[in-house]
Amino acid sequence: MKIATYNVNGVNGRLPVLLRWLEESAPDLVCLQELKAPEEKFPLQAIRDAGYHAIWHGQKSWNGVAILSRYGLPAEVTRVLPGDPEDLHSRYIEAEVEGITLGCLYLPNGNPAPGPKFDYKLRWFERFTMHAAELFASGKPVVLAGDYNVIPTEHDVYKPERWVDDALFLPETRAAFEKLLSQGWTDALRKLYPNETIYTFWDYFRNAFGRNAGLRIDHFLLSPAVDKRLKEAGVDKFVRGWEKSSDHAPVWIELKP
DNA sequence: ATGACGTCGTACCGACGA
Repeated sequence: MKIATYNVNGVNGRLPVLLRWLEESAPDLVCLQELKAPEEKFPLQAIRDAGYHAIWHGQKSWNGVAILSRYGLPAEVTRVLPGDPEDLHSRYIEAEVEGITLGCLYLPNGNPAPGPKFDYKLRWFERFTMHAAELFASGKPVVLAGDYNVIPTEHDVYKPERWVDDALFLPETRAAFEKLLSQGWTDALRKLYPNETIYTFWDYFRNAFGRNAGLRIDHFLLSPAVDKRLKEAGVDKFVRGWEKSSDHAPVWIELKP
């Protein structure tokens, strides 16, 4: 089973790229982030024609998350992150598929920091960590995939010194990620490639992709039951080189049956 | 310190992203 996550940066503007990638990479399950489309503008027909069922939580202009599945309609568990009824951002959706609980997240960027946006990021992170603890305690197979907007270590950024004041790399952000991992989750890409340079995002500016000036901010966290099945993982970096690409590249894992 | 670039909305610039 191949599971992928892809921050598409606009699901409608990105539709040709998304469909081409689905065809070429052929994931079984997909988490999408940054749909940037209201609920009713999700391109369901095109996704269905590509062979996927879908659930999604849209929002006008910003955010928006979706889960695609080749197996049938994902059984939705929740489309909000618990813990704050006032939070109206579409940043989390969770479903049960093929015996796996799949959480698709788009963690807040948090810039500029310090400031209210950074405060929101840390609050959201705390809520997510609480929810993750419950999922972990269930003992079920769980995959938490998406755009975490966290550069976990200095090995996950092309030039760490340029990012020390950035919300993606500040000590509080990294500590929050560490705290989450300490529940027992496996960072799938890092586990398989402990010493590789792995990036999942390259800025549109300054020829960042050409210079490989990237960040690793899209992550797969696996509960032990899924970790045991981890066979392979990677980044579809070639997609970032396509015309009209997102600034993120798709990331995927492959699980043994 | 800023802006480079790209997306979306009601839009011919501003907000936001990372």
